Amino acid sequence: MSDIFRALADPTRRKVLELLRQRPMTAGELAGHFPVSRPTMSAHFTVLREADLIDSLKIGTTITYQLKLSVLEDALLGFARLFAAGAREPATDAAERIKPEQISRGAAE
Amino acid sequence: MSDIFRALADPTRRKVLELLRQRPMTAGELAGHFPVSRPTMSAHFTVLREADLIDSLKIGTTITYQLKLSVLEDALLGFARLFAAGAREPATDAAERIKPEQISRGAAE
DNA sequence: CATCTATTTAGTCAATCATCGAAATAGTTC
DNA sequence: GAACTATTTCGATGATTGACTAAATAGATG
Repeated sequence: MSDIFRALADPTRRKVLELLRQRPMTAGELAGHFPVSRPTMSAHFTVLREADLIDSLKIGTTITYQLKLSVLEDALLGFARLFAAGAREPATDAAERIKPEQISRGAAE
Repeated sequence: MSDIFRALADPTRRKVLELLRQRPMTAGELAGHFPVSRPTMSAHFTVLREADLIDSLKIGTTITYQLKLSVLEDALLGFARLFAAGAREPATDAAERIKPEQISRGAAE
């Protein structure tokens, strides 16, 4: 779980996943979309692979990466559901809810 | 977006959010649930606050933290939707899909 | 087989992170 | 106002991260 969120914390890696959403792509093709070196991209692929978010297929000297969409969805939706289920409605439980005017350190400061 | 995923990448911080899902709690009360020092917990609260995932209310010397559920939901579901929408069904598009037996480096290795 | 291409590994560096103990801040209480 | 409580800020430390260049691996092609 930590691995997945850590993988998603980097904009380059999120963009890689977005690119792979459309179709599998080779390491070189993916790297062409970013202004960083190949070794750096390779490290990003490793992080994504260790989070089980992508699969790889080696054909000759070329490696094709593929998004594991179900892993991503299961993780995100599963975690989101953990919070949606059993949570009170935002409008109710006014007594326990902190009112915006009372916030001393938050978006206001 | 990166801030939110980075905040979620730490198990302690995820657990804090889970605790706050039930009701607002003070810094000390939250800290009591974890085997780390108060300064460390304070740092975690700062990360969560910077990700806009919690609000804080200071009453006297006590600070109460509250989950910003809508921020969390909007981020997670919004990102998940980005991948669900427009994605092809896993069962179709067999030609572009890498078959499990072909995987050279992934879950198999 | 020498060379070219695709990608990774190795080694390094600066920046960030999680953690701690000590000290500071701020409110409460006697 | 001295002492106590709640929490943060400060300063230090070891681990991890994202980046790079250089070198290694491995397959393809002349």
